[in-house]
Amino acid sequence: MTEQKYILKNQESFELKHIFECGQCFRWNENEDGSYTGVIKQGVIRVEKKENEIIFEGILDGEIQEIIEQYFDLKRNYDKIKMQLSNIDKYLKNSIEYGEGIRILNQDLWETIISFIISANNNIPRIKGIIERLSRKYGRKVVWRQKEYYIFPTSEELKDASIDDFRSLGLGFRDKRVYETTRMILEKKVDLEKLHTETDTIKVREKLLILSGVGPKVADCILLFSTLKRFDVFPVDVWVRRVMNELYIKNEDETKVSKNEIMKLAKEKFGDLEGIAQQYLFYWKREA
DNA sequence: ACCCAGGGTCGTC
DNA sequence: GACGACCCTGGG
Repeated sequence: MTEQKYILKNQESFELKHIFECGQCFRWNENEDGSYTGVIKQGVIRVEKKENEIIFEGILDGEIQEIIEQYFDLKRNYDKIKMQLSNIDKYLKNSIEYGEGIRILNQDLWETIISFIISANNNIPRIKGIIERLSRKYGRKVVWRQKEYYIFPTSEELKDASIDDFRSLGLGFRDKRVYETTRMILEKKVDLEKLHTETDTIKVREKLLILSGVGPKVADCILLFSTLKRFDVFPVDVWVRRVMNELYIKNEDETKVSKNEIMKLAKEKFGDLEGIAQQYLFYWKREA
């Protein structure tokens, strides 16, 4: 691991708050000076935005520029995407203005799978706490600037953890799901390497659904927020149901709006960019 | 004190 | 296909 620094200049569509508070990640925390520090597979990174500069520094396995470009999806043209989506209607235009600096991260697939299994019927502070404790107990320790950080444990590092071990970390009823999914991945019942080479989103989704604790919503989050990076999915949770009903469906009782109806509408309206449209709408509804 | 909801999934009917 | 159960925690 080496300490490294990288500066990005004149980068459009990059706001720390928008990126880290739109619900896609759980291991980035704001510092007192407004910068953020996060733990990813390759190490620890601190990000700061100063005028037209974005400064990355940290201790990493691998070359920092390469890691940043991949993780923050820097090769993708978000201006073009936002333009296309803004033309669809005023609601989308408005929510994009609100979260104009969002980028959809390329997070480690294994970590994203376990994190979103933990997210089921849970709230964000608690999800973050569970993931932190899990990493502290089983993950690799990294010390940077006199502070300790813990990398998210690999499947190998969770090999000997029991259901009760997970329960004692506060996972609740998700203990069995994390345990079983870890086994299935270790045994390559679902081969994560192969998922990356499969082109058909429907097929990748089917494979993810085999995993314990992975239903339609969690599968879609994994497809969108991990290195699988599919935008032709539309995770429907309570917030998305709320915002879609409020803007388009206008049912008196939002709980009566079916998930299929929402997903069908999203595909019609947003097409193959529905995943990223979901993030702008989600962020706007939760923050505004 | 009490209730409710939170980026849902699973088992059962 | 619908329906309730499920750990736990923070907020009203």
